[in-house]
Amino acid sequence: MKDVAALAGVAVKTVSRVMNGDPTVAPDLAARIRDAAGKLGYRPNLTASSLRRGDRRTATIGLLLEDVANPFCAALLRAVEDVTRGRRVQILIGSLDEDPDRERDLAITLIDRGVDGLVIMPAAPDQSYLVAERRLGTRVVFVDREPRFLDADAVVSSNRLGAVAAVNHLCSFGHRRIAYLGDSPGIATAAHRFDGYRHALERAGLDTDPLIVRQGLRTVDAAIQAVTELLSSADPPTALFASQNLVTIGTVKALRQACLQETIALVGFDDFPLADVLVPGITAITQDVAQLGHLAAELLFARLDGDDSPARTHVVPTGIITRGSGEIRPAPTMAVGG
Amino acid sequence: MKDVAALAGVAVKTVSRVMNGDPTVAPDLAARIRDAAGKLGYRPNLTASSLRRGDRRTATIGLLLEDVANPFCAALLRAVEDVTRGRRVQILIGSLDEDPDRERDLAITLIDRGVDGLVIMPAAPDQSYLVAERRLGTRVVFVDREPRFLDADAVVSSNRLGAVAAVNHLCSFGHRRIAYLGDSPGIATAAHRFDGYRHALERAGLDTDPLIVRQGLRTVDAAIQAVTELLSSADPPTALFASQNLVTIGTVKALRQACLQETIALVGFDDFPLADVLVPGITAITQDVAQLGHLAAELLFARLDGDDSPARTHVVPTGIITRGSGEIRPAPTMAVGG
DNA sequence: CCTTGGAAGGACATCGATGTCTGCGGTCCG
DNA sequence: CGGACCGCAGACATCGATGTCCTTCCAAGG
Repeated sequence: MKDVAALAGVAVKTVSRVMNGDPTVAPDLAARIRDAAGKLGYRPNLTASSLRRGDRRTATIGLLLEDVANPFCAALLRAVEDVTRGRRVQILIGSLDEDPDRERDLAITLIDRGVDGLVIMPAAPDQSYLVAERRLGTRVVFVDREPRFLDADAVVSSNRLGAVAAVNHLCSFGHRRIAYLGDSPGIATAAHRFDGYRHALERAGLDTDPLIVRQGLRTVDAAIQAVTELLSSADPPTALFASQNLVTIGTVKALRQACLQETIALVGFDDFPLADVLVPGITAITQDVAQLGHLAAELLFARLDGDDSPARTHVVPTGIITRGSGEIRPAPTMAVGG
Repeated sequence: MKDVAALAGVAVKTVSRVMNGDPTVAPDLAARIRDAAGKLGYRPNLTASSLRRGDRRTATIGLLLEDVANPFCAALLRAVEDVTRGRRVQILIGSLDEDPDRERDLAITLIDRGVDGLVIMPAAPDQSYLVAERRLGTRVVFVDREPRFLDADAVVSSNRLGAVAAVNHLCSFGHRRIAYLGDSPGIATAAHRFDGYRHALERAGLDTDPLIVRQGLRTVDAAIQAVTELLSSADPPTALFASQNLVTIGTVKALRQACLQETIALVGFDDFPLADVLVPGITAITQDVAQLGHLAAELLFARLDGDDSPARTHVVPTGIITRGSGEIRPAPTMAVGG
């Protein structure tokens, strides 16, 4: 900038004025300065600028997801990006891999780097570490899962109702022995879905049988193994409720290995690509991922723009797409008539 | 920092020394300062720090991909992240959507924000706009596609050889009429794959029939339509080579709609989740995405660490997984015996 | 002709942290 | 016993840009 000023024969301040579109600079002078800047390939240093400006805005937000390679997270990232793009805001991204320490580390690191705000899919059981940060001005919005021990905005799917819908759907096709396959109940989302499962069973006058409940499934392979075990147990279920996309995929694979994909009903929570091309198609409880990401980002920007109304949790409704796997009726021979 | 210094009764410079682990500070003084910092909740301002430090290192890199929601890109992002994590470097992410202007805009924006380097899956037909930037110190590595009009490192799959392998595979099962379905030849990757397709046909003594070549397919729906048209044409192909994952998925859907999935052979370039669960399983030319991302990131860091050897293009070999769809033989009735 | 006012541009301090240089007190050696 | 040297800490300048305040200059009015 100094060089530009020298070449144009003016003071640095004047160059600064031109760069910021200050109208008090005479047009011809401004042109001369712009010319000099072009000749020297001058480019303003945003770091220095944001340091001097009081506002501390860096036009950057942080986005912490469970694993960016997971299709659900990738879609979420994309939805957030679509919002930030319009505001010329950039995204710093990080995967947490369900590691609480990593959540904390990354959140603090990003805040230290001066992000204006954070969108977090939390992995830790406790977000109180953010209390101090928020007081210092960083805005935080949670997505997919609500925060704990922190009063902040969140955008989540109607996990409980979605699970209830899944179970009701299976019940309506005559199932009375429905297994639950899901992630660790330590994850809020999984807990809500399990809660919905139990609640729906109860409303249908059925008991929750711990023998056909498998939690803590985190990978496709873990799901395959759990389902395989269930299928070969003494009193196997006639229907399966898989409460997460990777678990659903593992379940599909296990059913095929056992050639039971036309015999045992399956409803998965969260849709995935090609679910419609499989035979039978996979009936799924769908989340509006784009809406989740969109809302989370908009909410964050609203906060950054000064909205200081009380924190809220926004619930995005789930839907259901029937494709065949969820409409299989229990085999007559299975009906022992308990 | 000033406040910390005041509370500890020392000069700011001494606080700075302690924060940077300078061993020349007496241990008890250091402890007192750390204590004061803790009490005040002091957190160093990395922005100011990187401004003052000569090196201009922000420990941030930019990653520009076609679309972060695409599984290929998401996997690439994850692979890059796995490398940066070990170095405590953060990633600024952006989707280009095959828009040349957007590539340029985002690249410049990120450089202005002071990223140390960029990993780019280029969308533009010309990267010469980066010449000046590189002279100013920004390191750039390209992934998946080579840059044009810029001498820089790149990491790509063996696209041409992969396509050759796909066609050879189909030929070895007796196919002589193999359709090509792919993205716009303006995209380097697509061009190489098409080139491999033509080359392999030629080696097999076959002509490239423009009637069964469909390029410019960018979405699943476009692929579905193209395949549907091909299948109902006067002289339909007996085998299909889909040169990109979204195109492959569209092709699978179109074949199923026509109930020809057991009749027409299909080999897809780039594997995708559930390709093994479909019936028949989809035979795929596989890319080592993790390796692509890993190498690109390592290469970038090598450059940042001072490696100034001549720019190279690293080629990551492709593989093939046979699952059924690529091993279907042409229907005897189709063999007109040309 | 002097005053006044507003427009235009410059000098200086400042954001937060760190490189450089200096100064102080003490130790070690000849 | 004096000087060289070292460990330690502070004053000051600096990174690049901008907020604040001030000066200059010119035109219009009295």
